[in-house]
Amino acid sequence: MTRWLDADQQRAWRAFLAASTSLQAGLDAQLQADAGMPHTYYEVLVRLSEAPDRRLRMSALADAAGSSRSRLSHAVAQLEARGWVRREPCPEDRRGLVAVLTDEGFAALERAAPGHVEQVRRLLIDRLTPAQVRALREISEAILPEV
Amino acid sequence: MTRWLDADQQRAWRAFLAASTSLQAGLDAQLQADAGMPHTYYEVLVRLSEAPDRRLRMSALADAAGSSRSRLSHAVAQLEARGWVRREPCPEDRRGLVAVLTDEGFAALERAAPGHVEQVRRLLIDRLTPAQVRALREISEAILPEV
DNA sequence: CTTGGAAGGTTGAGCCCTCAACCACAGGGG
DNA sequence: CCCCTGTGGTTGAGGGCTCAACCTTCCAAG
Repeated sequence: MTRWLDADQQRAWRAFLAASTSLQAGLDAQLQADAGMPHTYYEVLVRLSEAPDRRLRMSALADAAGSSRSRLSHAVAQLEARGWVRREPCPEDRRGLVAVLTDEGFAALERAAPGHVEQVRRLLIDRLTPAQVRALREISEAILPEV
Repeated sequence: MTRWLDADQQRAWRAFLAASTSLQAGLDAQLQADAGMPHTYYEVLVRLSEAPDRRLRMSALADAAGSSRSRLSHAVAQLEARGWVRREPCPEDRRGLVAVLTDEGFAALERAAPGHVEQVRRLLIDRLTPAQVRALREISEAILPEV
């Protein structure tokens, strides 16, 4: 009844699982140690920094950062307490809120970025050939939810 | 100074990150909903079930399941409380402990497995061509820590 | 022997996340 | 105009993970 995985699929799946968890762990540890924040918070800051005026509706930010609304809510509360993000009411929808990256938040991101990129290279990019990097992108995009 | 990522690398990295977190989330949600355990616990049961006599030293189990010792310790405590795993002293090293999968634990694993495999197919394997599955394995093995 | 460091494993505090319940507002149909 | 359903966002409880401190046992060097 169940369509089990064959040997190749099994091996690919296990290797992918191991690689992705070890990578996530390595990134989280580095950011936590060097910048005092988890990788998910870093991602929030990055997406905000790339948005026009460094501001984004909470729900748009959640989508951009690949976060649930609830998770983002907790995260932004934390980041706001550090003075890295501010929440403002949204003019055109009174239910909404806009998250704004503060100058302190931008500075914190600038401080954290080099070490993070270095780690991404060490753990991922520098271990792959350019062709593998391309293949990884295609495969990853195929895996991504329906769009 | 910092070697930033170029556009291709950036895109590959972000796609990979998004794919692996969404996959992990999907697996965790399915197992939590259908089997009442997180994916990491499932992995512990799997590795135990594959070991000779369904028993493994704690540290060996931690390595096999890709878990820190501390994490495994907490996990096994939980699994023991459910009656799925038992801890026995290790004959040849009085510091050590051996984790043993109980019959109930094995049964729980058998119940959980089909839904889990189905999910792995839906979210990963069935979205890739056989060639991509092979490529994914090679890439993942290249990413894995030093060996 | 004895001693000192290393390895096996556990523990508890604190943090982050999930899940479900919840409040406030939006906006179209009776 | 008034529901009534859907959307935006928050909250708190509960659970899993990390980190550092800790205890026990091993083992090798003196």
